[in-house]
Amino acid sequence: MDRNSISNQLIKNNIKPSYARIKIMEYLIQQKNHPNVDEIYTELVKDIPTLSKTTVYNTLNLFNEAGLIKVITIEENEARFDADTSEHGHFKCENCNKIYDFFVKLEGIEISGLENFKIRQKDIFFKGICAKCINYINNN
Amino acid sequence: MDRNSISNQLIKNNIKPSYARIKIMEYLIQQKNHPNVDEIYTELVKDIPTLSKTTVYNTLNLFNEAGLIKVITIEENEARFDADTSEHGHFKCENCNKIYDFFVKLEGIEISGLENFKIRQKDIFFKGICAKCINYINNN
DNA sequence: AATAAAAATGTAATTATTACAAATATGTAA
DNA sequence: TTACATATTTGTAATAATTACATTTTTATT
Repeated sequence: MDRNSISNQLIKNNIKPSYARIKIMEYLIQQKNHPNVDEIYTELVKDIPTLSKTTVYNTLNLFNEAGLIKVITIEENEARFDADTSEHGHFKCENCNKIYDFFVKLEGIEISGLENFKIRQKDIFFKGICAKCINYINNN
Repeated sequence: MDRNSISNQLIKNNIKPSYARIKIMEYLIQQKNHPNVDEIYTELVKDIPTLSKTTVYNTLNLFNEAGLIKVITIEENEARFDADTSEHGHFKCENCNKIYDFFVKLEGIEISGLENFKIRQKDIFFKGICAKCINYINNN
């Protein structure tokens, strides 16, 4: 997704495509690394020296309210962000702290207790040890 | 679960069953209301006037590390706690902010991308509007 | 160029959580 | 019981993520 289509996507959602907004969305789309606010800020301030953290917060909140991104609350102390709003789960490795995406098919899943509830968002968070870390631990 | 069996459960997990610890666990088991730290503290300080919030934090961390409770990170700003460690999902109503338990059968769910990963914990968080609030909104 | 509206900025405030040292309580051996 | 070591609790201060808000800057339009 290039800057032009990002710009169009923002306009479609009634968000004016300012430079900072485009860069933040571009970063989320390109990196796919589920960054926290600090990582986004630290990376982008290299390109936009006047960027402030408040702008990052404002922008992410704006994107979230528009449904353009998802807030990942898999960590207990900070929010992470994901521009991929399609259905997928997140796995946090408790050894290396990396967050992985995984495919999960929720359609047809057996659920009860939410009859007549309106479900707007589904978050699937798994935690454990990733394959890389298991491998490393086993060989050391 | 009475205080004696709570006490035994703690001992089994190498946690000395102090008065505060038993009361905190008892509260979690009885209330089942997914309280945050402040709610636990505010309720229990009535019975234990010397209770400090730090003790509540210490105790909950201890319980969590022992696997006796689950930390619910469905909210973006605070942790909630659940003594029910059996497999179930949590639904947060964005209107009344209540957190509901629901039954979910994860066994046999279609997943890929976590081959050779060790999964230790599975959290299912849904958000939306609960039936009560939908009903209320429709009639007003 | 003037103006109005929107966006970005910087600082201060808020709030959940943790760190840590001091005080208190508990259990055990003499 | 008393002395002592250990564990628990407490209170305060520090940390860190997030938000509030007023000011400044940018943008778009006339």
